[in-house]
Amino acid sequence: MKTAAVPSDDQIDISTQSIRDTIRDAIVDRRLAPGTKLSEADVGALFNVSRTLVRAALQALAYEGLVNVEKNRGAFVAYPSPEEARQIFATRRLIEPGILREAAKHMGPSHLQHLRQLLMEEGRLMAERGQTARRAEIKASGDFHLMLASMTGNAVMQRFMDELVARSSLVIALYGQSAISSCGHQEHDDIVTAIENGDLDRACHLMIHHIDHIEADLDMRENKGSDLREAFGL
Amino acid sequence: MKTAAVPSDDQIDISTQSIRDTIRDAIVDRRLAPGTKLSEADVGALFNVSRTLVRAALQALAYEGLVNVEKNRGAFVAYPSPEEARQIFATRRLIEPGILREAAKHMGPSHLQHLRQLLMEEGRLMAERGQTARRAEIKASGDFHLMLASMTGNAVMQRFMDELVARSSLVIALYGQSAISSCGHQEHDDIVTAIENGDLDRACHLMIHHIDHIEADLDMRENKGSDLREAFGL
DNA sequence: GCGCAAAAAATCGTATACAATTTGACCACT
DNA sequence: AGTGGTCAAATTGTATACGATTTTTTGCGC
Repeated sequence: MKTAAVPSDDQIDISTQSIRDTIRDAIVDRRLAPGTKLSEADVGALFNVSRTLVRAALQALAYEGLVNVEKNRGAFVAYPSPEEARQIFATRRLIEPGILREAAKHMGPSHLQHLRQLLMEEGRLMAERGQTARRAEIKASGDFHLMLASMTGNAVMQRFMDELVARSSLVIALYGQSAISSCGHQEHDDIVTAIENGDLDRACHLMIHHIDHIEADLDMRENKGSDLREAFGL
Repeated sequence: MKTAAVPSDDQIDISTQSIRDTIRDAIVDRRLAPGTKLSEADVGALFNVSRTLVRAALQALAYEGLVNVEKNRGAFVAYPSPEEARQIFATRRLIEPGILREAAKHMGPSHLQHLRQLLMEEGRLMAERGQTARRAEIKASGDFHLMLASMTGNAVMQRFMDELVARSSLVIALYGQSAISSCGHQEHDDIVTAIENGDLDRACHLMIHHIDHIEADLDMRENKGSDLREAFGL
């Protein structure tokens, strides 16, 4: 029963932050289905820590919008409503063009190379098959936007984008149709090209359309989503 | 002892959220000076709760950027560096025009009236003297921006603006020179007028200049601010 | 067999207890 | 007097304990 054989016999001091990051990765990668209950005792048992640390991690995740905590009932992996999803993408449309311009200001040749490198990795993943590859693809797609944010040198914007990308990943995993990401990759490429050419207006234009396309590919009909599924126990 | 009859004698169930809000108000109003240590035991004693709840509140505030938590040392009221301050205002310049346009989309006559009402209250406070009035003035000035955010109907933007306004208030309290706010009030008024006239371009323009003016009024020389003072035990 | 009430179990909310780390003081020593 | 080191006090980090609330189960009457 205590077969924790894999990483090493005993765990090596897992702190609140690691717990939070691990759970977040699991949520964003959709290894944890939306609506799943995250019992404090269960999670604590998995990480071999007390409920105290688990609670702290769950509260932080609640602040990021990745889990919902209901008083006296527990924490659940967030199940973003279509309305929430729209708000998330509306916010991205609002701030990402600005981030793009700000990032471009501070961008040098090495930064552009990093972006190209990321795109290559993204393309490589796209070619592969299987759920693992698809998860990595979604993740890489988000990393492109995060890298732009990091290039602004603005920690506040970076944190906002962290949250937006994480929640977007959750939404895409929930409502996404699938074939879309290929388009997304090409659009990332076009955006970088526009930046390289110094045509920021075009880059922003492309960025907005890119976000539009991501959102347009979602199938946010309620049946797939809201209460029914959760009511049936998963 | 169980006479919960009157809500005054004993405390009336102070939850984590109330603690967080109370501390935040105190920070934003600058009743708690930046750099002040927030000892878990002391705060807990003040609210008559255990350290558990205080810790939760402090962690949440740390996430909002209003307190810094240093491992094994404790929580301190944030002391935003000039660099942080610039990033905060850069972020506001980036998103507030968008919020303005988004809010204008959903705005009806009643919304405009609410804005006007807020401005009147702001003007009334401006006329008064004393530190209390000045605090209320800073708060009211922030409320204007928050009300615009709430009018977008977008909870994500609203949360972002909550954080930005709170941190801005802290920065203004720290580095602000004083006489400025009068200008700010007039600028708020002009923005509303532009919205009423349907001239959104002008409103956005005014908004950006307004944020510029707020930032320009700050005196962010390091001596007043960063490490020295904190190093000297305050 | 079905529905409902009451008890039992499970889970969360909060407080307290104990371990680990930091901070400050005191004292010996150069 | 100044410096370094060790110990004590205070503070945070984490776990555990206990009460409150919710959920499930049980048992009874119909």
